[in-house]
This record gives sequence, structure tokens and C-alpha cells, in this order.
Amino acid sequence: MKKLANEFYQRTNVLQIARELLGKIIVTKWNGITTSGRIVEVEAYNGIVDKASHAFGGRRTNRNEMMYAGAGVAYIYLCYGIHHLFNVITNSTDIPHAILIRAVEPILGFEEMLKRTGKKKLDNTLTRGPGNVSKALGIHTSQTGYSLLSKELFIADDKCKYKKSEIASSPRIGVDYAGDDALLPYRFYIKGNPFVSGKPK
DNA sequence: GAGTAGATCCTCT
DNA sequence: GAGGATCTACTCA
Repeated sequence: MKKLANEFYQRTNVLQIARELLGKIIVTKWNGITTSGRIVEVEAYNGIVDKASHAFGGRRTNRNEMMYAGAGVAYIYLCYGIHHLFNVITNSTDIPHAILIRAVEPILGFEEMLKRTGKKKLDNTLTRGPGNVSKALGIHTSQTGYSLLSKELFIADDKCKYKKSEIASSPRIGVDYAGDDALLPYRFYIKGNPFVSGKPK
């Protein structure tokens, strides 16, 4: 298993990076406790021209400052006052491309994830949906700006590759306010995977 | 099984 | 002061 290098994140095509993140493994090691999961669903946010992005029109605030920090950084943000959403920043400094991790398939640390989410048994709701992913992996807004090349938080490649025919795309979820951009097929997921949010098909 | 409303709090205007 | 890159539970059929 190999940690993804910064070159992976520095590329300019956020859609391609988003597709390639499918099947990769996200790992956290807080306080020596390891939890990890395979990424099965992502959404791309295409910088300042994307109405659904926090950085639309070049908006820059304290909250989204990390989106401009450059490739290979985590942007974590609180939504609806409850849910922590985990994003990967790509491209380069001052270009706020982001990829939202919407769902992972648990690999390591089931017990810890159950404890964090307050669930009693392992089922496919554990890491389904961005809010649950962050909860299960112990991701918190205080970790925004964290480097994805660090020891505690990184994304790894175990050579597992999904075939093109196993990857599907669709419009993004929960961005109806974004007008025409809400219809862009920037969401990518593994067909038939039980951890993918939305209706199974 | 499907559809709907409520939770809940930080951030920007 | 309003609204948001969501989830869950509860209703009704």
C-alpha cells in the first residue's frame, strides 16, 4: 500500500482526480488508533466557476481559506451545524479545486467507528453519506488544513482499480440552489456498492 | 417502503 | 438574521 504523493493532487483536471480517487484508501491515525476505508463515492467542485462551490466567483473567507492553500490539503467544514464534511484540495495554490468524499467502505477499525458514530452493529449506514464518513473516521473541523501527506491523515493506493464499467456518474447531491451547475455530472461512484448514498440501482 | 419534517449551529451578509 | 455540499426518525400506506 502506497501513500499518494503530492503530484497526484497537483494535476489540473479535478474531474479526473475525482474518478481516480475511487478505490483509494483513506486512513486516519488519531492518538494511535487507525481507521481506514475505501473511497466509493466522491463529488468534484470545480473552483471559482462552480456555483455549488464555496469558492464560487473567487469568494475567499476564513472558512474556505484552505481551499486556496494548494494541493494535498484537507478542507473540513461544518454543514447544517451537525455534519463535518471532508474535502481534498487539488490543483495548486490560489486555485480552489476540491473533491468531497461522500462515502467509503470500512476496512480497518470497525469498533472504533461504531463507538464514534454511536451505532451498535456494523451495517452499510456506518460510512454512507459525507456526515457519517467524517464521524466514523474521527474527522473534525479542527483538522481543516491538515496535510494529506502527514502520518495521521493520508490517502493510499493498494493497486485496487475499478473498471470503467463499474464507475457511474450523476448530478451532485444537495446542491439544488446552484442553478444550472447543480445538473453537472460531477458525482462519481461505484455501481452497486451498498455504501453509496442515494437509491441503490 | 416511501415521503416529509425536524434537528442544530457556524458562517457570511 | 438567514441559510446551508445532511441525516434520521417518524408518519402513512
